[in-house]
Amino acid sequence: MAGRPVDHQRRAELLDAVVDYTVEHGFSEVSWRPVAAALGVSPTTLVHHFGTKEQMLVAILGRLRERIRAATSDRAGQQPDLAMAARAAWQRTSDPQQWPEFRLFFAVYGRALQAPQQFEGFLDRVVADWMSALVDEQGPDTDPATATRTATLVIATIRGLLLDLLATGDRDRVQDAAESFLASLE
Amino acid sequence: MAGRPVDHQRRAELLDAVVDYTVEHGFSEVSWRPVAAALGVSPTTLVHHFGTKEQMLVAILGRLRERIRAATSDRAGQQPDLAMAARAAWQRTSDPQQWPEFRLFFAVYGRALQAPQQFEGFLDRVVADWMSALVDEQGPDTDPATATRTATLVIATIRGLLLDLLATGDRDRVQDAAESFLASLE
DNA sequence: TCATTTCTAGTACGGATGTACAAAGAATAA
DNA sequence: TTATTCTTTGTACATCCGTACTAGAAATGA
Repeated sequence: MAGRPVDHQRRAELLDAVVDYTVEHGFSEVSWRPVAAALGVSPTTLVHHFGTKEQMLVAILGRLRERIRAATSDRAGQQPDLAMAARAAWQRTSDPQQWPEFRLFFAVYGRALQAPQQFEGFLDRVVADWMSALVDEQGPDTDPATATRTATLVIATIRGLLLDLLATGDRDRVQDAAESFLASLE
Repeated sequence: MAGRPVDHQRRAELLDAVVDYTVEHGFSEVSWRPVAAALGVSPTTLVHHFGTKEQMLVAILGRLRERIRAATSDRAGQQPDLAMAARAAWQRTSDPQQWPEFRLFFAVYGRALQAPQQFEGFLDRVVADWMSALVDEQGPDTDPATATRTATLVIATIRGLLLDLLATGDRDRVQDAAESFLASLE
């Protein structure tokens, strides 16, 4: 038994580059040849590492999820209370440097809504990921029903405001509304 | 000077059928041949009425906008106050019968965020359409800055909750959060 | 009637797409 | 070394795409 070992790191490098391309050019523009050309490799190389195109798209989603989580999760993993956590989350999501990634996020979100079977895991996690963290952040003293209600509202409001921000670019107006909402949590 | 007159009604019929197809099969699945086959016409017929594919997509967006507006706008065109207007808007948007249309709406929204030049008019209007109506609804007595802030928050929250609802289908949880938000407006 | 314009359909062409296949180079274990 | 497996590349094929072109049918005004 022998043979060249599988190069997992190579796949990770390629995937990161592919996600960069997708963030820049759009989710609907992903196809073997243009991506491969941008990366300086042959299309066959991508096929070898990712299998089918659909599997590659799923891999992109997974990596995107990690990136967004890394960019928006709490540094130490915990905040004193929900209001602070929500404020920290908004502060990070409203950073223009993250906008390209969020544009891709919403592009995938919209597409997943019209092709649920293709991106099943995405829709399952898109709310649940944040929900559990935000519920925990409210502590064991908070009524579970209230905690869930508040967490749902925080997720929805932040995402709705982000949608507005990405579409209009009107930072002043959206930030003003965000401040109003965050203040209501305290 | 003579000739067969242009049949605008025919174009409107086709457009409605095309929007039906798009709502059902997804925005990214729109191409001449499958759509034409589903409508029982030749692809050339669609090309004749809509010009290029991009022009057809723009036409779809316009018709979708009319549909959503017709389904969610106030019956008599006015409500006593913002809280009632927001409640009425949420009641109509959370109706499962409208979900397919909203799925398409968010699919286009996400795509427009990654191809702004292609759907320029969409992003310009996607917030402004509701904004003016919601500001007006607060009456002339309300401070303009406050009215804008509140309107921004109403739009963002309703859309964020709708995103959650479409992704998870968890009506109870989302409705509970919506009630909480709507109550805070009174 | 006849000329003119629209509507519909058929055909064809260049290009892009996903993917299968074969071949060559590189890295491991025996 | 040899055998084996992974990596990369080039080629090829069937399919789909948008769209241009042609031609006939239908509907109008002169």
